[in-house]
Order: sequence, then structure tokens, then C-alpha cells
Amino acid sequence: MKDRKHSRKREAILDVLRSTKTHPSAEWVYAQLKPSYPDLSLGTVYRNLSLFREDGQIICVGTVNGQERFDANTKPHAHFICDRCGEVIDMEGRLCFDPGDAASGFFAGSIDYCEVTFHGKCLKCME
Amino acid sequence: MKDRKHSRKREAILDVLRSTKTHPSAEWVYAQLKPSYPDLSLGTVYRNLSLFREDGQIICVGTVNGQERFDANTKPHAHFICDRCGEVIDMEGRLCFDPGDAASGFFAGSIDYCEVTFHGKCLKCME
DNA sequence: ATAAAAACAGTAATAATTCTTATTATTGTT
DNA sequence: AACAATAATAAGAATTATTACTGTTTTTAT
Ligand SMILES: [Mn+2]
Ligand SMILES: [Mn+2]
Ligand SMILES: [Zn+2]
Ligand SMILES: [Zn+2]
Repeated sequence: MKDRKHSRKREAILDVLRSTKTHPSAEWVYAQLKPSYPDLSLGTVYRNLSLFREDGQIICVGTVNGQERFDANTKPHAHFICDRCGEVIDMEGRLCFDPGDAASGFFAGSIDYCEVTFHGKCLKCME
Repeated sequence: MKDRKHSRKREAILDVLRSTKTHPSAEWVYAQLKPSYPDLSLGTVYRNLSLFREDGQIICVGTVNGQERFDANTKPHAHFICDRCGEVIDMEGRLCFDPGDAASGFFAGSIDYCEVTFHGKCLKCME
């Protein structure tokens, strides 16, 4: 991980991501921090999220309603996206696939990781 | 499937999608058809892709460089996305998961389908 | 053919993200 | 503590994929 100058805002952004299981969007992170950091800029959130992703500290878990959603849990795990309300939920269980295992033998490129995403309706949206 | 008036442009759009394995973007479909349909409008491509998706005739396979990619093969199958050149490749093999099987028992919502996407470098991009 | 409905082209609008630039914060050094 | 070097930031402009609007054309049923 490239070493960077310390920044309290960057730290706060990562803290927000680490303290939630909601797989937030950039906008949501911004809204969370704005009260405590009145001079926070949305661009700063986007920029730092990009840096975190480059450095492997967070991952993207998909796009919901045109907005990218992020996750500070970088351990491979599957997600469920509710196509009605847009919630992104962690799927526990043994749904993790070892990319190497899964595709070795019949794919010639190099596989870095594998995304597994279920779609449907969450419990709340089923009434 | 809701029944719609016939339209040669709509038909052509679906034909393009069905005749390629490249998982194209809206823009690409438009570029393919523009020579034969000089008055084709990009909005028409977007609108019809949406209709096809609503009707279940095509699926979205992910976003590459900010552009949604489509697939006329609606049978569940996994994909590989090259994070360098953006190619989207079908993954053959038995990588299909029965949503019901995969998550029954430990998830309470209703699962419609499951997306499996590998990321890495394609053969061409590895030199 | 006529008329109603649906689809269209062309264009404007929207909205997420990125880029630019002048300013400020951080870190190490005198 | 003041300084210099550089990274990080705010603010807003720019970019760009997608959608909405409006007047016109095509389709299809009568
Ligand atoms: Mn997660
Ligand atoms: Mn495919
Ligand atoms: Zn829901
Ligand atoms: Zn490639």
C-alpha cells in the first residue's frame, strides 16, 4: 500500500465505512460526515474512496440505482441486493469461491477475484 | 411479456445483441446499426434495451468503465471481466449456482437470480 | 383509408463521477 | 517556533452515461 500523508478526513471516511454493514454509497458517507466536518467536500469522499480501492482497503460491491456501493470488508464474501429497496446485505455461509479453483482448467486469463451477487427481494420488501 | 407494436429498429437492436458474444454497451449497439439506419437515435437503443430487460429477453452483466453491458443469452452463466481492456467473456463450465439451493436455509428474502463475475486479466492482456 | 396508439429522432435535461485550481494541512527540518 | 516541500482539500466546472421531453412518423386495428 502506497504510503500517504495523514489526513483526518481520509481517516474519518474509512472509519465510517468500517463502522457500518450497509455497503454505503459515496453520497451516504458524505452525508454521515458532513455534520462533523462542515467543510467536507463530496469530491474528497470520491477521491479517497478511489484511493482506498487502489490500496485494497475497500472493495466495490456493485452499482445500485446508478450509485457505486462500497464495503470495508475485503474478505471474499457474497452479497444480496434487493432490487426493490436497494439494500445490500452480506450473505454468510460458504458461498465463497476460490477463483483459482473455480476456473482453473478452462480459463486462460489470470483471475484476481470473483464477485457473487444474489438478486431478489429482501425480507422487509416481501411484507 | 407485454406485447408491443412491431418495430424494425427494435428488431434490429435485438438482432445485434443476439449475433454477438461480446456483451456490448448501448453505445456499441448504436454504432453497429447507425450505418444501416442513419436516422437511428441513441435514445431508441437505450429505451429498447430497457424494454428487453423488463421483458426478460436480455440481461445486464455489469458495468465496465461506467457503461452497462448487455447479454442476449439469458441462461444463467458466469462472466469474466478483464479489468485492463474491459472485455466481457462468457465463462463456460459448471459455475452456475441454483439460487434456491445456494442460499436456502440461511437467507430469509426471496432470491431471483445470482450473478457470478470473475475479474482479472484476459489472455490477450497478459501478453 | 382513418384514426388511435406506440415508437421514433432530435434535443434538452439529469445526475454520478472526475477534473482543475487556488488554498490549506501535514510532516520533517532548521 | 518559523520554514519549506508537498500532499490534501474545497469549490465549482467539466465530463459523460442515461433519461425525459416534444413534435413527427410508423404501426396496426377498424
Ligand atoms: Mn459485504
Ligand atoms: Mn454472457
Ligand atoms: Zn428490500
Ligand atoms: Zn484484456
